[in-house]
Amino acid sequence: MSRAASNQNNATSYHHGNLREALLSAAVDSIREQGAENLSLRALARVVGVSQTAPYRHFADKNGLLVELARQTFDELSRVTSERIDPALNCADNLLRAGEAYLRYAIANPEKYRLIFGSSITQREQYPQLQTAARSAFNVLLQLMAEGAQRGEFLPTEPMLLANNCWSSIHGFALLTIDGVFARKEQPLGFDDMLRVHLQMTLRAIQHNPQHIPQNLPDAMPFSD
Amino acid sequence: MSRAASNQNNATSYHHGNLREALLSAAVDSIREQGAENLSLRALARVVGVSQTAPYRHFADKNGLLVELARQTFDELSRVTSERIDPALNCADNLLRAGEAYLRYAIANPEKYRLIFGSSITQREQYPQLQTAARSAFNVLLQLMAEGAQRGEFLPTEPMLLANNCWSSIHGFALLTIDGVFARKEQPLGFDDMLRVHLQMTLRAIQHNPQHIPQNLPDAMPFSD
DNA sequence: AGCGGCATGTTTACACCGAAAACATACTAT
DNA sequence: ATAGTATGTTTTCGGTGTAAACATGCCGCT
Repeated sequence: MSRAASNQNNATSYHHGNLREALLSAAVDSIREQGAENLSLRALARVVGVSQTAPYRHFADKNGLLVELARQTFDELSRVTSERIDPALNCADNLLRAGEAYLRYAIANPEKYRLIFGSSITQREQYPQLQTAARSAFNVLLQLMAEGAQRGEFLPTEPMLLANNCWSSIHGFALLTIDGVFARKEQPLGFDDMLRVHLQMTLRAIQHNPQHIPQNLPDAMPFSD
Repeated sequence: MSRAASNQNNATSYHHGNLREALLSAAVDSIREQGAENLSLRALARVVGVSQTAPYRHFADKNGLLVELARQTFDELSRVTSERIDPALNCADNLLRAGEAYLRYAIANPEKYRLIFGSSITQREQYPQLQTAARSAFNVLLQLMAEGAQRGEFLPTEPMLLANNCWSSIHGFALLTIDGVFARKEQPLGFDDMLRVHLQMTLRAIQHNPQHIPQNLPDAMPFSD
């Protein structure tokens, strides 16, 4: 390990040694507390104990730092979902498992999730590594759809169409949850059950023969007319 | 009509006469071009031809202006969806019709749609009129779910659970489309067909007996293994 | 060992922003 | 006519992104 890389911000040294990583770490904390919209490079520099323009030695601009965070987030999403896919199980179960992992990651890291989809990052198309990471995360789902269609578990059509539908449903649920739109006290189920019901409905949308209704499904309230 | 309200920004007059409306209109243009993140009250004031602090006579702060725009957007969403609901039709068809109207509005007004869900607006819970407008839009869907469940078209459960699922699916599709995540050239269908397929799958998720597969559904590609 | 280049950090500067405070204007009701 | 108030302006403050010029010290080459 080089001397520079191991330098833990020795206050007496001119060079920080870990500035890039320190900035990324401080940025995660910042967006977790105040959102990506309110990220300030100068504030980050202050936290890390460095001059206000030092970050520009490691990132072209503020957007560049956000892009790097987004790339990491896509990679983490790829990991948590693909980890839950077990070739020994059928595709329906794998979708439920990976979907739950995706949702739990998104809800546990709301600001990072919003970062990769919201409009905080401008000109995302100009960052090929970001595109690649996003593509990679989507491929986990696409692969599963292709296999499910081939095995007759899912509707016999283009895997892309199945994936679009599943992703939309899960992505929408993640964002509505993160945004606090599901008024918590009016929900007939606790959040864990609600999440599982949603995934089972999402599965029904693309199943070839959705013969049974979801588990955990409460009856309608008796006076709901 | 009052004299003041009809004053069309007479350049010689001290008072603008229509400043509030002029600012809202300029704001719509601005967020359509640069996104809500980059909205600048000072720039708005310049466009309208007024001093940089004049907007503060009509909005408590920048957030207040965004809240008003968001409220209008929720109202427009309520209108375009409820307009397409016809009591003479069954609930499944009404869901497809209202869903399509919702998606077309969102996609035609991407920045306004992002505004009402993204994190551009802070402390939304502190604006009761915004909450009311959002609630109102959601009720269009909730009402439809309740009727569909009662008539046996949809799964016999809490309308709230059905609504959560539908909304997630449609909301997610809207955002992924707006964000340009559906790589256009890799899609097996044109956008209109893709939209309709998605809505039919969304319907399947909550239908009691989804006996037939969606229309417009292309076969899987022959060599897709 | 010494030295030169280059990555890294600092200082300074500029233009922009949101917003508070004090002031100016002119419409409206009495 | 005039007082009160809604509306607009001027001034000012602290904050921001980022460009340019400068300082430091690590690393590889001789």
